[in-house]
Amino acid sequence: MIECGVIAADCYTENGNSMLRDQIQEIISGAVDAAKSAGQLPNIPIASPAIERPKQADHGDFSTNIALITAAAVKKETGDKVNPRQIAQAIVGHIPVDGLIGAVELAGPGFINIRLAERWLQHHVRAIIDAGDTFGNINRGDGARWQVEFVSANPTGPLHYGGARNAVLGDSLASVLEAAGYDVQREFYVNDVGNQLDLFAQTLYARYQQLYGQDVELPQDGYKGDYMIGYAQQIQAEVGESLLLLPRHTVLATLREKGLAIVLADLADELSLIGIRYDRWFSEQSLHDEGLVEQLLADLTEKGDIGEWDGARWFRASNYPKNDKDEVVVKSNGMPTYFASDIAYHYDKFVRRGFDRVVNIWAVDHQGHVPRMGAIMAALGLDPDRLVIVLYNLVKLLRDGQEVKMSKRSGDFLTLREVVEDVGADAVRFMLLTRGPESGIDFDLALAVEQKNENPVYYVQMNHARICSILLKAAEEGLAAGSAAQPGDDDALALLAHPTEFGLIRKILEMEEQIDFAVDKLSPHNLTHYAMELARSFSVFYDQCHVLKAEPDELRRARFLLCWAARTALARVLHLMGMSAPESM
RNA sequence: GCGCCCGUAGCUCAGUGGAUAGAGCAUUAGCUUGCGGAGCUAAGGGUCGUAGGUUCAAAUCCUACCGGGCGUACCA
Repeated sequence: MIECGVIAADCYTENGNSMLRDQIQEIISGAVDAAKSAGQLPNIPIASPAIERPKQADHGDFSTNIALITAAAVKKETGDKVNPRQIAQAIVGHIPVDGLIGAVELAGPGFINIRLAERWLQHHVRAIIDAGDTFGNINRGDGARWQVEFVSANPTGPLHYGGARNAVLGDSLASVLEAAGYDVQREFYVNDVGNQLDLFAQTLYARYQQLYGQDVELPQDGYKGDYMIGYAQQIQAEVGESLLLLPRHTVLATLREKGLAIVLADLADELSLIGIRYDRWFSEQSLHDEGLVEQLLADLTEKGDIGEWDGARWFRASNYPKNDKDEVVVKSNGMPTYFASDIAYHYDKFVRRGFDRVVNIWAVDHQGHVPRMGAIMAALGLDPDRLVIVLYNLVKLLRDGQEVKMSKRSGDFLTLREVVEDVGADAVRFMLLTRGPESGIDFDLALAVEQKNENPVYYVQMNHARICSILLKAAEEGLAAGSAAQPGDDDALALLAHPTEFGLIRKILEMEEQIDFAVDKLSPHNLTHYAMELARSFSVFYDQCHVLKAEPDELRRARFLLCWAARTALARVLHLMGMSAPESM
């Protein structure tokens, strides 16, 4: 569902530190080279090894299958059968145990397990605190300019709950990309062209007339939701009855414009309820107004990509890979299609604005449009890989176990605003973010309200608040200096020794890998699981290790710093997911 | 028909070709007179839809089938 070849070309941060996992990888590579030089390994090319996080704690912090891969490569190259454990032994002998690495073990069929040095873990608490709200950032993107276009719902009414999933996905993905070093722009494409908006204006007109007691019916297929009455009232408040006497076409033009402004304000307001704001709202109409659509159609016609038959103008998409049919760009009635705008829109994104990559978040019912987007890219002479479509599955609304079809036109739909009012913004975001995009969601509002206190987001936030409470109390009682480095801190941190203390530090250190993983998948849903694990790691530590009453003073200081680090990490992951990190609740 | 996606614990879902498949909720049994119990510990619960194949190694990759969702417009 995601066509994308994102490659971590460069994971180094400005100060020269790379991701922990990459540091391990470099050490392994170094050991392999050394083993080759010493004649202990045959000098054949070896695919880059996987550096993994073992599922079981007693397998260490990292493990690598390089010996298993190498054995297979040797067999393929020379026909000789080699014992992977022998190869592993040769490599292990060249892995330096100092600084970062505390222990190296050979295990199972030939895995090499690596344990981080306790001393390194203890002292890394300081680095976590100092990173603050940039903790976990990686430099994978190296400043590449990416755009995430999401929601882009028809501007004809409030956002329904399915659109909320799009919003949460897009916004959190954008945040994660920023954390991974990309320069990200959030964009909402406003479809202010076409007959949906005409119908919207006509409905608005009818509602407006009804406010003055006129017996007018809504247009057929018009927008039947009550919210249209509210919009009409806003118009009424602004212009009074002045529109009643004007000719119909004038009124419709006015209502189109004023109605659009009202809807966009409504959408922006609604999205702000879950903490989302856009860098740009891009008007489809503007592409027509400035003649870009027309110009590109002319260019593509000259190039032979557009032809005319059956009374319409067609884009020869079938000339491009993965496309088996052509697409209409200008209908036989002379009206350009949405697809024609898309050509201009993507030209604007890539050629004019120069985004290195654009990610569009689409509901899965638009999947049929994916191939032709590739054809647009190719026709414009652009690398299709620069456009990535993330498809997410639909949210099915249930009432009393029965499916309710959501439709703006029928007026029977649950809005984001309603859900946020009943369930809460953070809980809504968490719920929508927990699952992968390809997973379908059945949503029952009554059930969600009933279960809102069981939402794991409160567990995460409660642990954040709990830490804040400890830190506050420590300050009040004068038990610890602030988070700034103190002379004795190094010795103090070296006192951290309890398994739950190390467990917490280790869990916090996974942050950068979680961010990297979310970028790999172009989906941040792993962060919800990570946030729960992080909260649990703290909770377990809290249960086992007293902070304020810890003796001696140095240990209390060390645990105070560890709490600060945990708070830093919890706040960071909550913010990446677009949720609040409350100091009390 | 063809194309894409999904099928994992009672329910909702994670799971990067690796070692003993996990979490939340629910259930059961303990703990808690300690910095926030919205907590902690433990237990039960699985033919990873089915059948083949590739591999030293498959929930993961390939093929077929079964079941479900979506798509297949001069709509967006």
